[in-house]
Amino acid sequence: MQQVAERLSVTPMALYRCVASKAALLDGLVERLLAEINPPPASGNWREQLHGFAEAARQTAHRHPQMFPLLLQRPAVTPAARRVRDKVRRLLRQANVPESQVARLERLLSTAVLGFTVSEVAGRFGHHSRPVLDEDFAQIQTLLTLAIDAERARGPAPT
Amino acid sequence: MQQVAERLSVTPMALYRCVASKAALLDGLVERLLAEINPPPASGNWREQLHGFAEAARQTAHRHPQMFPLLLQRPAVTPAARRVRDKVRRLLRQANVPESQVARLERLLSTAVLGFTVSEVAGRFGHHSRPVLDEDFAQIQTLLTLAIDAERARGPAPT
DNA sequence: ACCTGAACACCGTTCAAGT
DNA sequence: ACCTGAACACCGTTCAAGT
Repeated sequence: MQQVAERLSVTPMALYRCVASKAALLDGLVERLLAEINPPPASGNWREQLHGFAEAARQTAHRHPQMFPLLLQRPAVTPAARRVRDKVRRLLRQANVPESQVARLERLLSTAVLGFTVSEVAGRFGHHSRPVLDEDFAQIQTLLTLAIDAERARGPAPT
Repeated sequence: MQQVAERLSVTPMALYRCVASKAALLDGLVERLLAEINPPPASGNWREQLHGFAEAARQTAHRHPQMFPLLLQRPAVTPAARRVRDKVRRLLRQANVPESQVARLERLLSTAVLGFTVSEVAGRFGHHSRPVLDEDFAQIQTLLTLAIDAERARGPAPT
């Protein structure tokens, strides 16, 4: 609060005209964060687009290492959060994942990606070099591809 | 600090006799947390033991929802952290995972398990029922089993 | 040796008062 | 309408002083 106020050349108390509390301000920042994860629209097939999401999430984490861990703390109920989540779900349907598994699989993907990226910016991998982490992230994406293909196999016949 | 001091019927300043700073106190708590993750020793084959680790991690998270997210913030360099990590690595070697992939695979497993469990206790899944989360966690473990088997296939011939 | 009081530099927040 | 001063209830930390 104090630092935001100073950046605006205003006393901390003046902020309460614009925002209900510190928590509300953080909620707003999380919205901005989520909006940044949305990758360049509709380039390539669903595999490439999901890859784009994963990369966009990681880059956003690196741009905002202090804020990014907040994503683990709030359910995806705000507009921006729903947009990201629903876009991933649509891609999974496009991949012929059975409807009954779409929501669960989306949670699995986002959990793995967030788990890694938050670990990275929060400090758990502090002692690992960048190339090692790049390779780790690539391997996670390979594994997630495996998970998607496993659900596709049980899904409806591809058109 | 103030709350710890009150619990000890002492002023906050007295704590600095026993601990260098608040960060050092948190480091100590993280050690205790990690010690709690160690599952009942050596029951069953490596598959069952890895399953035991995952379950123990989740139960520890549920017992200490406020502290558990700290695990994402520190590298596994302390004694207790090394113990857990090395035990998982030993199990992977037992499963014939090639030595070159043991460390990376251990990171993948712990990242997935921590990513889910921290999401759970930090609030990201706040709106989901317990059975749904149980099923999610089971599916993550199934996926991780897939990842391990994929590495085993590329490893040395089983004895 | 162990603890405390006073002090410093921070927080988020409220509310009456100012312009 | 918009901002501020004063105030309240909190933080972590240091250090000289007490026992």
